[in-house]
Amino acid sequence: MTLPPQADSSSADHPVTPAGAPGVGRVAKAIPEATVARLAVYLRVLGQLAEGGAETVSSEELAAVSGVNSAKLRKDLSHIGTHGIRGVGYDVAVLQQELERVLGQDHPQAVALVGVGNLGHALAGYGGFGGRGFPVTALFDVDPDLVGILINGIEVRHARDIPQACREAGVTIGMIATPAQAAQAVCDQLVESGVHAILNFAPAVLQVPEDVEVRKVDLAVELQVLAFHVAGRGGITDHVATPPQVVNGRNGSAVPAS
Amino acid sequence: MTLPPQADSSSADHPVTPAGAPGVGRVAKAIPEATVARLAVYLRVLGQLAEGGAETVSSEELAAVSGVNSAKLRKDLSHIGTHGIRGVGYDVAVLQQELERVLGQDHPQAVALVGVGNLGHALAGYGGFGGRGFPVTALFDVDPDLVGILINGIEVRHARDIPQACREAGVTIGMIATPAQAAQAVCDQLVESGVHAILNFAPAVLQVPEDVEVRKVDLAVELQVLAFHVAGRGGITDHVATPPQVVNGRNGSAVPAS
DNA sequence: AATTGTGAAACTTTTCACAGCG
DNA sequence: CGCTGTGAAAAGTTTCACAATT
Repeated sequence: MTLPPQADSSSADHPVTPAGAPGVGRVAKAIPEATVARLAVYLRVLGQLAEGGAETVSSEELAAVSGVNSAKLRKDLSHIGTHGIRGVGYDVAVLQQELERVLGQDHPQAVALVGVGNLGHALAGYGGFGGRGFPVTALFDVDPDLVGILINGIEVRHARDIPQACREAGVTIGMIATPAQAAQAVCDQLVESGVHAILNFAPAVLQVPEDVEVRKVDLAVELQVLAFHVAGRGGITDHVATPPQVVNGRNGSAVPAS
Repeated sequence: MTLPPQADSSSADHPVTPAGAPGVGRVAKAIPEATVARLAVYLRVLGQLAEGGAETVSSEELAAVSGVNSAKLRKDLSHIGTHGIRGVGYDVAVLQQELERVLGQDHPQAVALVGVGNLGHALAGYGGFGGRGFPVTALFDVDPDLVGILINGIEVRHARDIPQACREAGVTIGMIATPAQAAQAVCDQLVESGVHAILNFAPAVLQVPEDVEVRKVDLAVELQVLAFHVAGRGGITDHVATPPQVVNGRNGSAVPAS
């Protein structure tokens, strides 16, 4: 009965105002939230294709590799005023650039991470963040055993320095990997520091002003959703045992892990 | 041009067959995917409320603390045939139990984790997974430096043992925290082991048979979505006033840090 | 001939608003 | 009276299917 009410603008909420749009009389239609997340996937896949030497790609191909259907992909790309070539497909390099621009990835965003315990430490050490372009430039914690240590060459500072350090480093995105009960206070400090985008790993719903975007990664919820599916199938698994069906031909690959 | 096509049943895909439903006549209405994820949140919040000594809670209260609006919460609960008391609210303990049952949390699910590198190590070390009920009972990797070590008292085994070890341990949920290029092979092995639910942290789209549920957590995508908002907001914060109320959103549990 | 871009249809999810119950 | 449960409307998202374009 004492828990604070909370708001958040995570996952699928409000539509989104367009990015680059330089012109004047711009009222360009917003890009749907669901689309934005997929654009990021397309961008990653395009990178892989480019590495493989592809110069063009059809919506059919790109969609297949991205795990969506081609109509959806084309609709998604139509939101960014795309420049595919009918009868041919998309120029990989051009599309890549276009997506980077729209996603605001042409300028790297400085990221601050608060909470370098178990998970936070891993996140801090996870250099590059898959797609790169998101340098973690500031680390914070309150644990005296952690404050002062270096992770990936970055010193962990005390959380009380968040506002000052974030402003100095020009941080635009904050990640919260603290225990739940500390999350709101940390969030408030990040907001105070001028951060408008927060990725929250703590199992807590954050309350933020409406111009701050929060996304959350909630491992327990993910597992529970999976458990739901397991339970739902539980007694009914009898069908189609588990044939060694691997639909696509090529596959294999050694398995590095670290 | 050599990348395999992929399908994925992650986020919001097929509707879902009901859980506990013991009766004969099956076919009860499916619970919407979006709802399932929120039920997990409500369950966590109820736990906090129960700890705080609350015996009943209104949809308004529970919704506020969960970061959603009350109509949505009531609609969500209506899918599980709820038993609120008009004029009063919900009995906290009853609702908790009901949610646990529906989410299949009354029996804990054994979880296997493949890839105990940077991120995987943190996941393995995080005992309890927020909501608990998801014991990590098997760890795998291919790195000789990692195979054989103990994490939280569990020995890391070679990935080649996945099928055997998973069957022995009765694993029902697999987590993949390997590099992208290893993910599909690992996934295939998990599926072969009879695992029907997979949480994928690798930046790759997994191809699975349709009776396997995959959810993915993609940190790079999350950051890119946030970067999009940072880039887009700059000049255009044309919001629609500030409603006197909690907006909505979602939340979840995740991983503590220190 | 192949493939994009897109209106319109289908479907899903959210919100509204209120009847009905305790 | 206060609050739940829900039908119906609205909003958002996906899919279809085809005319337009290279």
